Amino acid sequence: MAHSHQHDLIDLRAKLRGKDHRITKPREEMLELLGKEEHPVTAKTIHEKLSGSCDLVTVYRSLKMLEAMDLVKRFDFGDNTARFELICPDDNGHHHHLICKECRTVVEIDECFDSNLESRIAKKHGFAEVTHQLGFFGICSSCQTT
Amino acid sequence: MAHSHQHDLIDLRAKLRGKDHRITKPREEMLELLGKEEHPVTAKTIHEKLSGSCDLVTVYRSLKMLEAMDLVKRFDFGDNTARFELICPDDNGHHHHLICKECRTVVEIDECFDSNLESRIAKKHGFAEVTHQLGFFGICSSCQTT
DNA sequence: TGAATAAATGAAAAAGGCTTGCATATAGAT
DNA sequence: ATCTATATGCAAGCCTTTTTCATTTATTCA
Repeated sequence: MAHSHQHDLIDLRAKLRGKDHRITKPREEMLELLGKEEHPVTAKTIHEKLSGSCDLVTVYRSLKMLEAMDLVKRFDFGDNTARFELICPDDNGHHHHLICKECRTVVEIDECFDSNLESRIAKKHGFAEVTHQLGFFGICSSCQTT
Repeated sequence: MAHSHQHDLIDLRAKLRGKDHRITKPREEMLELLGKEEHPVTAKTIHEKLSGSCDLVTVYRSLKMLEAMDLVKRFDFGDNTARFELICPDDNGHHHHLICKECRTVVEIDECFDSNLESRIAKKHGFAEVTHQLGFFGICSSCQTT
Protein backbone atom coordinates (compact mmCIF):
# COMPACT_ATOMS: atom_id res chain seq x y z
CA MET A 1 0.00 0.00 0.00
CA ALA A 2 2.07 2.92 -1.29
CA HIS A 3 1.21 6.28 0.12
CA SER A 4 1.53 9.44 -1.91
CA HIS A 5 3.70 11.16 0.57
CA GLN A 6 4.27 14.29 -1.43
CA HIS A 7 0.60 14.86 -1.90
CA ASP A 8 0.04 14.47 1.79
CA LEU A 9 2.56 17.06 2.77
CA ILE A 10 1.34 19.65 0.30
CA ASP A 11 -2.23 19.03 1.26
CA LEU A 12 -1.24 19.24 4.86
CA ARG A 13 0.32 22.65 4.63
CA ALA A 14 -2.87 24.09 3.17
CA LYS A 15 -5.06 22.42 5.74
CA LEU A 16 -2.92 23.45 8.66
CA ARG A 17 -2.68 27.06 7.56
CA GLY A 18 -6.43 27.34 7.41
CA LYS A 19 -6.68 26.44 11.05
CA ASP A 20 -3.92 28.52 12.54
CA HIS A 21 -1.79 25.47 12.96
CA ARG A 22 1.89 25.44 12.26
CA ILE A 23 4.16 23.20 10.31
CA THR A 24 6.93 22.17 12.64
CA LYS A 25 9.79 19.78 12.35
CA PRO A 26 8.24 17.16 14.65
CA ARG A 27 5.02 17.22 12.66
CA GLU A 28 6.73 16.91 9.33
CA GLU A 29 8.79 14.02 10.59
CA MET A 30 5.74 12.35 12.06
CA LEU A 31 3.83 12.62 8.81
CA GLU A 32 6.76 11.38 6.82
CA LEU A 33 7.01 8.42 9.13
CA LEU A 34 3.28 7.75 9.04
CA GLY A 35 3.41 7.89 5.27
CA LYS A 36 5.84 5.01 5.25
CA GLU A 37 3.98 2.79 7.66
CA GLU A 38 2.02 -0.14 6.35
CA HIS A 39 -0.17 -0.46 9.38
CA PRO A 40 -1.49 1.65 12.22
CA VAL A 41 1.20 2.50 14.76
CA THR A 42 1.15 3.49 18.40
CA ALA A 43 2.33 6.84 19.73
CA LYS A 44 5.13 5.04 21.49
CA THR A 45 6.30 3.41 18.26
CA ILE A 46 6.25 6.72 16.47
CA HIS A 47 8.30 8.26 19.23
CA GLU A 48 10.82 5.45 19.14
CA LYS A 49 11.23 5.65 15.38
CA LEU A 50 11.72 9.38 15.64
CA SER A 51 14.40 8.60 18.21
CA GLY A 52 15.02 11.76 20.14
CA SER A 53 13.64 14.02 17.48
CA CYS A 54 10.86 15.12 19.78
CA ASP A 55 9.17 14.33 23.03
CA LEU A 56 6.54 11.63 23.40
CA VAL A 57 4.13 14.29 24.61
CA THR A 58 4.50 16.10 21.33
CA VAL A 59 3.64 12.91 19.50
CA TYR A 60 0.44 12.59 21.49
CA ARG A 61 -0.46 16.21 20.98
CA SER A 62 0.25 16.16 17.29
CA LEU A 63 -1.71 12.97 16.77
CA LYS A 64 -4.67 14.46 18.52
CA MET A 65 -4.52 17.51 16.30
CA LEU A 66 -4.05 15.48 13.13
CA GLU A 67 -6.97 13.30 14.10
CA ALA A 68 -9.17 16.34 14.69
CA MET A 69 -8.26 17.50 11.22
CA ASP A 70 -9.06 14.16 9.65
CA LEU A 71 -5.53 13.66 8.47
CA VAL A 72 -5.00 10.67 10.66
CA LYS A 73 -7.33 7.96 11.84
CA ARG A 74 -7.37 6.23 15.18
CA PHE A 75 -7.83 2.50 15.55
CA ASP A 76 -8.42 0.20 18.47
CA PHE A 77 -6.91 -3.26 18.27
CA GLY A 78 -8.17 -4.31 21.66
CA ASP A 79 -4.99 -3.89 23.66
CA ASN A 80 -5.66 -0.58 25.40
CA THR A 81 -3.38 1.26 23.04
CA ALA A 82 -4.48 3.62 20.31
CA ARG A 83 -2.96 3.15 16.88
CA PHE A 84 -2.83 5.74 14.14
CA GLU A 85 -2.73 5.64 10.40
CA LEU A 86 -2.41 8.37 7.83
CA ILE A 87 -5.61 8.88 5.92
CA CYS A 88 -4.67 8.47 2.32
CA PRO A 89 -6.89 9.97 -0.36
CA ASP A 90 -6.99 6.70 -2.30
CA ASP A 91 -9.42 4.98 -0.02
CA ASN A 92 -11.04 8.04 1.54
CA GLY A 93 -9.36 7.01 4.72
CA HIS A 94 -11.75 4.14 4.81
CA HIS A 95 -10.40 0.67 5.26
CA HIS A 96 -10.25 -1.86 8.00
CA HIS A 97 -7.99 -4.43 9.58
CA LEU A 98 -7.79 -8.09 10.27
CA ILE A 99 -5.74 -8.77 13.36
CA CYS A 100 -4.35 -12.04 14.64
CA LYS A 101 -5.38 -12.47 18.26
CA GLU A 102 -2.19 -14.37 18.98
CA CYS A 103 0.71 -12.78 17.19
CA ARG A 104 -0.91 -9.42 16.51
CA THR A 105 -0.17 -9.58 12.80
CA VAL A 106 -2.20 -7.01 10.92
CA VAL A 107 -3.70 -7.34 7.46
CA GLU A 108 -5.21 -4.39 5.63
CA ILE A 109 -8.72 -5.02 4.36
CA ASP A 110 -10.32 -2.86 1.73
CA GLU A 111 -13.65 -4.59 1.61
CA CYS A 112 -16.50 -3.21 3.63
CA PHE A 113 -20.21 -3.67 3.99
CA ASP A 114 -22.71 -1.74 1.92
CA SER A 115 -22.96 1.86 3.04
CA ASN A 116 -26.72 1.59 3.10
CA LEU A 117 -26.46 -0.18 6.40
CA GLU A 118 -24.82 2.81 7.95
CA SER A 119 -27.24 5.36 6.53
CA ARG A 120 -30.20 3.22 7.48
CA ILE A 121 -28.99 3.03 11.06
CA ALA A 122 -28.27 6.75 11.17
CA LYS A 123 -31.72 7.58 9.85
CA LYS A 124 -33.51 5.14 12.10
CA HIS A 125 -32.05 6.69 15.24
CA GLY A 126 -31.86 10.28 14.12
CA PHE A 127 -28.07 10.41 14.23
CA ALA A 128 -25.97 12.66 12.01
CA GLU A 129 -22.37 12.42 10.86
CA VAL A 130 -22.30 8.70 11.41
CA THR A 131 -19.10 6.81 10.80
CA HIS A 132 -18.03 3.39 11.90
CA GLN A 133 -15.12 1.48 13.32
CA LEU A 134 -14.79 -2.06 12.10
CA GLY A 135 -12.12 -4.56 12.96
CA PHE A 136 -11.79 -8.27 12.29
CA PHE A 137 -10.05 -10.50 14.78
CA GLY A 138 -8.96 -14.11 14.32
CA ILE A 139 -6.08 -16.55 14.24
CA CYS A 140 -3.67 -16.21 11.33
CA SER A 141 -2.52 -19.20 9.35
CA SER A 142 0.88 -19.55 10.97
CA CYS A 143 -0.58 -19.34 14.48
CA GLN A 144 -3.09 -22.04 13.62
CA THR A 145 -0.42 -24.62 12.98
CA THR A 146 1.51 -24.05 16.18
CA MET B 1 -33.53 -5.72 25.84
CA ALA B 2 -34.55 -8.19 28.55
CA HIS B 3 -31.89 -10.63 29.56
CA SER B 4 -32.72 -14.11 30.66
CA HIS B 5 -30.84 -13.86 33.87
CA GLN B 6 -31.77 -17.21 35.27
CA HIS B 7 -30.63 -19.02 32.20
CA ASP B 8 -27.33 -17.21 32.34
CA LEU B 9 -26.59 -18.24 35.87
CA ILE B 10 -27.42 -21.88 35.34
CA ASP B 11 -25.45 -21.94 32.17
CA LEU B 12 -22.65 -20.24 33.95
CA ARG B 13 -22.30 -22.79 36.70
CA ALA B 14 -21.88 -25.54 34.17
CA LYS B 15 -19.39 -23.58 32.12
CA LEU B 16 -17.34 -22.56 35.10
CA ARG B 17 -17.18 -26.05 36.56
CA GLY B 18 -15.81 -27.40 33.33
CA LYS B 19 -12.84 -25.10 33.57
CA ASP B 20 -11.95 -25.41 37.22
CA HIS B 21 -13.38 -22.03 37.92
CA ARG B 22 -15.39 -21.28 41.01
CA ILE B 23 -18.69 -19.64 41.64
CA THR B 24 -18.10 -16.94 44.17
CA LYS B 25 -20.23 -14.20 45.64
CA PRO B 26 -18.50 -11.39 43.71
CA ARG B 27 -18.96 -13.25 40.45
CA GLU B 28 -22.61 -13.99 41.06
CA GLU B 29 -23.24 -10.38 41.95
CA MET B 30 -21.35 -9.16 38.92
CA LEU B 31 -23.35 -11.37 36.61
CA GLU B 32 -26.61 -10.39 38.22
CA LEU B 33 -25.69 -6.77 37.73
CA LEU B 34 -24.55 -7.28 34.15
CA GLY B 35 -27.79 -9.06 33.45
CA LYS B 36 -29.69 -5.92 34.37
CA GLU B 37 -27.61 -3.48 32.37
CA GLU B 38 -28.95 -2.14 29.12
CA HIS B 39 -25.58 -1.14 27.75
CA PRO B 40 -21.94 -2.05 28.16
CA VAL B 41 -20.50 -0.87 31.46
CA THR B 42 -16.99 -0.10 32.66
CA ALA B 43 -15.21 -2.01 35.40
CA LYS B 44 -15.35 1.11 37.52
CA THR B 45 -19.12 1.38 37.13
CA ILE B 46 -19.57 -2.26 38.05
CA HIS B 47 -17.47 -1.76 41.12
CA GLU B 48 -19.44 1.30 42.17
CA LYS B 49 -22.76 -0.42 41.73
CA LEU B 50 -21.50 -3.34 43.77
CA SER B 51 -20.55 -0.78 46.41
CA GLY B 52 -18.10 -2.43 48.70
CA SER B 53 -19.13 -5.92 47.82
CA CYS B 54 -15.71 -6.62 46.35
CA ASP B 55 -12.52 -4.97 45.29
CA LEU B 56 -12.08 -3.26 41.95
CA VAL B 57 -9.25 -5.65 41.19
CA THR B 58 -11.63 -8.54 41.52
CA VAL B 59 -13.93 -6.89 39.02
CA TYR B 60 -11.09 -6.65 36.53
CA ARG B 61 -10.00 -10.19 37.12
CA SER B 62 -13.48 -11.61 36.86
CA LEU B 63 -14.24 -9.67 33.71
CA LYS B 64 -11.11 -10.99 32.11
CA MET B 65 -12.07 -14.53 32.99
CA LEU B 66 -15.65 -14.12 31.85
CA GLU B 67 -14.41 -12.65 28.60
CA ALA B 68 -12.06 -15.56 28.05
CA MET B 69 -15.02 -17.88 28.53
CA ASP B 70 -17.18 -15.95 26.10
CA LEU B 71 -19.71 -15.08 28.73
CA VAL B 72 -18.99 -11.40 28.46
CA LYS B 73 -17.97 -9.24 25.55
CA ARG B 74 -15.62 -6.29 25.57
CA PHE B 75 -16.33 -3.09 23.70
CA ASP B 76 -14.32 -0.01 22.93
CA PHE B 77 -16.21 3.25 22.72
CA GLY B 78 -13.13 5.30 21.98
CA ASP B 79 -12.50 6.76 25.41
CA ASN B 80 -9.68 4.55 26.63
CA THR B 81 -11.99 2.59 28.86
CA ALA B 82 -13.17 -0.92 28.20
CA ARG B 83 -16.86 -1.66 28.55
CA PHE B 84 -18.43 -5.04 29.10
CA GLU B 85 -21.73 -6.61 28.28
CA LEU B 86 -23.19 -9.98 29.13
CA ILE B 87 -23.46 -12.19 26.09
CA CYS B 88 -27.06 -13.21 25.95
CA PRO B 89 -28.04 -16.34 24.02
CA ASP B 90 -30.78 -14.47 22.12
CA ASP B 91 -28.44 -12.68 19.78
CA ASN B 92 -25.48 -15.03 20.03
CA GLY B 93 -23.70 -12.23 21.76
CA HIS B 94 -23.69 -10.48 18.49
CA HIS B 95 -24.94 -6.95 18.33
CA HIS B 96 -23.42 -3.56 18.00
CA HIS B 97 -23.69 0.00 19.24
CA LEU B 98 -24.33 3.47 17.99
CA ILE B 99 -22.62 6.02 20.20
CA CYS B 100 -23.07 9.76 20.29
CA LYS B 101 -19.67 11.40 20.02
CA GLU B 102 -20.86 14.29 22.17
CA CYS B 103 -23.04 13.03 24.98
CA ARG B 104 -21.94 9.38 24.83
CA THR B 105 -25.50 8.13 24.59
CA VAL B 106 -25.55 4.50 23.50
CA VAL B 107 -28.09 2.82 21.26
CA GLU B 108 -28.17 -0.93 20.79
CA ILE B 109 -28.15 -2.02 17.17
CA ASP B 110 -29.16 -5.48 16.08
CA GLU B 111 -28.57 -5.05 12.40
CA CYS B 112 -25.31 -6.21 10.93
CA PHE B 113 -23.74 -6.79 7.58
CA ASP B 114 -24.00 -10.09 5.77
CA SER B 115 -21.83 -12.74 7.37
CA ASN B 116 -20.45 -13.65 3.99
CA LEU B 117 -18.19 -10.65 4.18
CA GLU B 118 -16.55 -12.01 7.27
CA SER B 119 -16.10 -15.53 5.98
CA ARG B 120 -14.81 -14.23 2.67
CA ILE B 121 -12.19 -12.15 4.44
CA ALA B 122 -11.24 -15.03 6.73
CA LYS B 123 -10.83 -17.39 3.82
CA LYS B 124 -8.93 -14.91 1.68
CA HIS B 125 -6.25 -14.42 4.33
CA GLY B 126 -6.25 -17.88 5.83
CA PHE B 127 -7.53 -16.78 9.20
CA ALA B 128 -9.59 -18.97 11.51
CA GLU B 129 -12.04 -18.12 14.26
CA VAL B 130 -12.71 -14.72 12.82
CA THR B 131 -15.03 -12.37 14.63
CA HIS B 132 -15.50 -8.66 14.34
CA GLN B 133 -15.96 -5.55 16.37
CA LEU B 134 -18.23 -2.95 14.85
CA GLY B 135 -19.24 0.36 16.32
CA PHE B 136 -21.09 3.29 14.85
CA PHE B 137 -20.28 6.81 15.99
CA GLY B 138 -22.23 9.98 15.28
CA ILE B 139 -24.19 12.87 16.74
CA CYS B 140 -27.52 12.03 18.34
CA SER B 141 -30.63 14.05 17.58
CA SER B 142 -30.61 16.07 20.79
CA CYS B 143 -26.96 16.98 20.41
CA GLN B 144 -27.60 18.14 16.86
CA THR B 145 -29.99 20.85 17.96
CA THR B 146 -27.81 22.32 20.66
C1' DT C 1 -18.31 -33.52 58.35
C1' DG C 2 -13.68 -32.23 58.08
C1' DA C 3 -9.30 -31.93 56.08
C1' DA C 4 -6.78 -31.10 51.72
C1' DT C 5 -5.83 -28.25 47.69
C1' DA C 6 -6.50 -25.35 44.10
C1' DA C 7 -8.48 -21.09 42.96
C1' DA C 8 -10.15 -16.38 44.26
C1' DT C 9 -9.73 -12.22 46.95
C1' DG C 10 -7.97 -7.85 49.05
C1' DA C 11 -4.59 -4.52 49.70
C1' DA C 12 -0.82 -2.14 48.20
C1' DA C 13 2.04 -1.14 44.70
C1' DA C 14 3.27 -0.55 40.14
C1' DA C 15 2.83 -0.44 35.19
C1' DG C 16 1.21 1.76 31.11
C1' DG C 17 -1.12 5.02 28.28
C1' DC C 18 -2.35 9.54 28.03
C1' DT C 19 -2.96 14.44 29.70
C1' DT C 20 -1.91 18.93 31.95
C1' DG C 21 0.70 23.04 33.59
C1' DC C 22 4.07 26.01 32.87
C1' DA C 23 8.20 28.13 31.23
C1' DT C 24 10.74 28.33 26.93
C1' DA C 25 11.26 28.08 22.01
C1' DT C 26 9.72 28.70 17.37
C1' DA C 27 6.63 29.45 13.17
C1' DG C 28 4.36 32.67 10.58
C1' DA C 29 2.61 37.43 10.02
C1' DT C 30 3.57 42.41 9.64
C1' DA D 1 13.60 42.21 12.83
C1' DT D 2 9.94 42.10 15.74
C1' DC D 3 5.81 40.51 17.52
C1' DT D 4 2.28 37.19 18.82
C1' DA D 5 0.13 33.03 18.88
C1' DT D 6 1.17 28.36 18.67
C1' DA D 7 4.13 24.36 19.70
C1' DT D 8 7.51 22.08 22.54
C1' DG D 9 9.95 19.92 26.53
C1' DC D 10 9.97 18.57 30.98
C1' DA D 11 7.91 17.25 35.12
C1' DA D 12 4.12 15.91 37.29
C1' DG D 13 -0.16 13.83 37.44
C1' DC D 14 -4.40 11.15 36.15
C1' DC D 15 -6.76 7.12 35.04
C1' DT D 16 -7.22 2.43 33.73
C1' DT D 17 -5.46 -1.90 34.26
C1' DT D 18 -2.09 -5.37 36.01
C1' DT D 19 0.97 -7.68 39.33
C1' DT D 20 2.51 -9.50 43.74
C1' DC D 21 1.77 -11.87 47.76
C1' DA D 22 -0.36 -13.14 51.91
C1' DT D 23 -4.95 -14.62 53.24
C1' DT D 24 -9.48 -16.51 52.46
C1' DT D 25 -12.78 -19.46 50.33
C1' DA D 26 -14.99 -22.91 47.13
C1' DT D 27 -14.84 -27.47 45.92
C1' DT D 28 -13.24 -32.35 46.32
C1' DC D 29 -12.79 -36.46 48.54
C1' DA D 30 -11.94 -39.28 52.35
